[in-house]
Amino acid sequence: MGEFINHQELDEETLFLVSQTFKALSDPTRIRILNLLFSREHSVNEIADALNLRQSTVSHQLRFLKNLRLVKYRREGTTLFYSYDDEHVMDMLKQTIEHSIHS
Amino acid sequence: MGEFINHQELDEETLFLVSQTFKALSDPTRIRILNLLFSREHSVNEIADALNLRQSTVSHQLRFLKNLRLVKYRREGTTLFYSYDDEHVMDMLKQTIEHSIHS
DNA sequence: ACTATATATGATTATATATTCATATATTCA
DNA sequence: TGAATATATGAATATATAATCATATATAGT
Repeated sequence: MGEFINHQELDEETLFLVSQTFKALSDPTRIRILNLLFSREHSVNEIADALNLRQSTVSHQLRFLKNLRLVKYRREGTTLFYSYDDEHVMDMLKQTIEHSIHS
Repeated sequence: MGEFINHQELDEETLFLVSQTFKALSDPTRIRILNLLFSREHSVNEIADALNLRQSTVSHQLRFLKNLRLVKYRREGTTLFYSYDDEHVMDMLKQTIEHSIHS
C-alpha cells in the first residue's frame, strides 16, 4: 500500500452532488438571488422587484435552490420569506465574488 | 451613510466571471478531469484513457478550462502535459467533494 | 519530404436549461 | 363563501451545452 494520498475516481453519486452544487452557482440569475440573500431574508416578490425578474422566474429558481437545500423559507400569511440555508455554499460564493472583483 | 455592509448588486462583468467559474465546475466530465489533475500533470491521451473519454471530448473540455485559466500546459515533443492553474478553484473543488462525500 | 503520433478544430446532433405565459393553488380577511 | 394577494406549477419555446465524427494541424524522427 502506498504512503501517498491517491485521489480516487469519484463515484457517481458524489460526482452528481458536486456538479449539482456548482450548477446552482453557475447561473447569473441564481447568483443574483443568493447575493441578495446575503443581507437578509426576502419574499419572492421582493426578490423579483429588487432584481427586475418575473415572479415566475424567481419561483422556478427558488425551487431549484430549495431542492438542493441551498435556501429555506418561513411563511407569514401568504408571504414566503426565503433565506439561505447552506453556509458552505454561501462562503464559496462570497469568496469567488471577491476573487473575481479583484482580478 | 450606513454603518452596515450592504451587499451590492453585482456588475455584469463580475456576474459573468463568477458564473463561468462555477460553470466550469458544474459538469461531471470537467470535474473528473480536474480531479485527476489533483495528483499530477497528465497528457491529453492519458486523461482520455484514465477516464474512458474520447480524445476529442477531453481536448474540447481542456480548451474550456484553459480559457478560464483553470489549467495550463507544457509541451514535450508532440505531447502536451496539462496541470491545474488555479489554486482557489481547486480548493473549492476539493472542499465540495469532501463536503459531498460526508453528507 | 514522408510517416507516425499527439492534439486541436469545426460541424452536427442530442440534450439540458432558463424564461415566459397562462393558470392553478393557498392563505387571509371581509 | 367570495375577493384579494402571494406563490407555485405546467407547457412551450428559445438558447446553451456536451459529445461525437471527421478532419486539420503540429511536432519529431527517418
